[in-house]
Formats: sequence, structure tokens, C-alpha cells
Amino acid sequence: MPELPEVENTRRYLVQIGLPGRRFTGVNISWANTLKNPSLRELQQQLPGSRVESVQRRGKYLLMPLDTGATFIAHLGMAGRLRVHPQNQPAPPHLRHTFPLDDGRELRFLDSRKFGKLWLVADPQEALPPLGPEPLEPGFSVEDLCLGLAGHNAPIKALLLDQAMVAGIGNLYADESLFLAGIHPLRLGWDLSAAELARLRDGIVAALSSALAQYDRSRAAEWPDPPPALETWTIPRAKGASCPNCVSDMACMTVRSRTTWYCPQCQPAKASQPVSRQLSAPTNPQVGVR
DNA sequence: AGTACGTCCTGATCGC
DNA sequence: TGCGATCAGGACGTAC
Repeated sequence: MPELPEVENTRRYLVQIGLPGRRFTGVNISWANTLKNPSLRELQQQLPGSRVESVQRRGKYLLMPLDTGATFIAHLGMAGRLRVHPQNQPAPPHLRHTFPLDDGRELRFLDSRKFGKLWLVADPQEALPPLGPEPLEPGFSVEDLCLGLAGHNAPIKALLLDQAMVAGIGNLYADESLFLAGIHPLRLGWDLSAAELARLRDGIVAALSSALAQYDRSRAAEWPDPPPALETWTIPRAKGASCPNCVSDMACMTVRSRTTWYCPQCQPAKASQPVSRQLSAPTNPQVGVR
């Protein structure tokens, strides 16, 4: 599922393959629900003839500013992929939309789950929802985290999935970040100590940057598609798997209807609890431990 | 206002 | 073995 590292990997691919500088010559949309902002007719009128200036990223959104002043925006949803291939190359499975370019190639939007979205907007600031700080920007600080979490009574796992808290974190990297920080997913946002917030900031940065580095190293293979064996996360997400840190069994539960993997030993339910009580199951009735 | 939950989708996996 | 049921998950609308 595309989260920040996957979207950034796609951005680097699109830049590398030379999308900036190319001009769109057409619009072929086969699934209208993907279009969020303009109607299909408006998109067909406005996109052809415009040139891509650059490919940028904000959170999980890819932004392509055009020479017309408008911005073409893509969100990959759950399974979306953007690729550039020759127009005469056979269509792969799940190809939803194509945008022919002026050099004989075309920008392809593949999306098996149909959760991806496209926008063409005059002002991206108005089109995008509220987004928190960029965790891989050098300025991402503990203070940024505190500002977002202050006063929130929800589980930290749920808060990390809120794009207004930190931009770009999804279900997998939320689990990774909490594991690296040694924080239980059900700890409440306001209840985290300064030391825990500092560990969480470091965990977020480490999880995202480590994954991105793995994508960079995989460029020689099937870039931008990672090799089948590439796993960009640290914790095993499987029944019976053991924690890579302490070798006790990983646990799985549902938080906000999202599968959540954690180590009960390394991520104690209460920060000050003695080790002997750390293995007790959460008592929240909304949560069922498998 | 803040939090919780259903909905959209389809490929993969589960269970009878 | 085969087929129907269930699950997964980001963002958003609605409900509490």
C-alpha cells in the first residue's frame, strides 16, 4: 500500500524517467470515480497541451505543476501505480487511465482496487486536505508532534494515521514507528511523555527513511517496482512470528478497524508498568486480541 | 470539536 | 477440489 516511501519512490521514478518537460496530448479515463475535481470533460479540455514542470510530493499526494498554472494531483490510494511507457506497449492488467505524452510515451495510472484519485486544480493548497508536517524534512521536530497530539484522547496508532498529525504515515509505517519507539499502539496521545515523543519522532524518521533507502538500493532491479523479496518493514506481520528484538511472540489486534501488529514485551501497555505486568492483554472493549 | 464507524473496491486468502 | 465468504486498507462522509 503506497505510503510516504512508496509515493516518494514513485516521484523519483517519474523524475528519473523524464516526465518533467513533457507535454500531455490526450486524456483517456476508464473509471470516472477516480476523478475528484474537474469533470471528465473539463479534464479533457484543460490537460492536453499543458507541460509538466516538475513532480513534487506532499504527504501521500503527488503534485505535478503545469506550465498553465494548474496542478495535476494524484493519490495512489491502496494499490495505485503511475508508470511511463511507450504508447504502443500492450496494456497491462488493471490499467485504468492513460495520458499520452508528446514524445510517443504515455503516463499510465494502474489501480487494481480503484481507490486512487486524480485532481486538476488551480490551487493545490485549497484542493488538499489539512496535512501535518513532512516527517522526512530536516525540520521535523518533537515540537511538531506535540502540537499535533496535544489534547487528543485517541490511541496513538489512530492519531498517527491522521494525515493532519504527520503527513504520509499509513497503517504499516505507523506500526513500524511505534515498534521502533517502544510505544504500545493504544497509549493515548496526550499521555505520552517528552521522552516517548522524542523516541516516536526518531522511530517515524527511521522507519520511513530506512524504507526509502531500500527502494533506492533496488533501483538496479525492477525499479520502480521493488524485487519480490524486498520487505521495507522491520516487524514481521504474520501469526506465530517472533519479535526481531526480544524474540517473544508478536501480537495482533484491531485499532480503528485497522490491523495492528506490535510486540507486547517491547511495547508495554503502560509506560511505568513493571515488566511482569506488561504481557497482560488490553482491556479496551473495542479491541480484540487475536 | 473530537472521536468512531461505515463506505467505496477487488484480489487474496480462508473455511466449509 | 471448489466455491462462497471474509479480509485488507486510505480517505471521506456521517453519526455520536
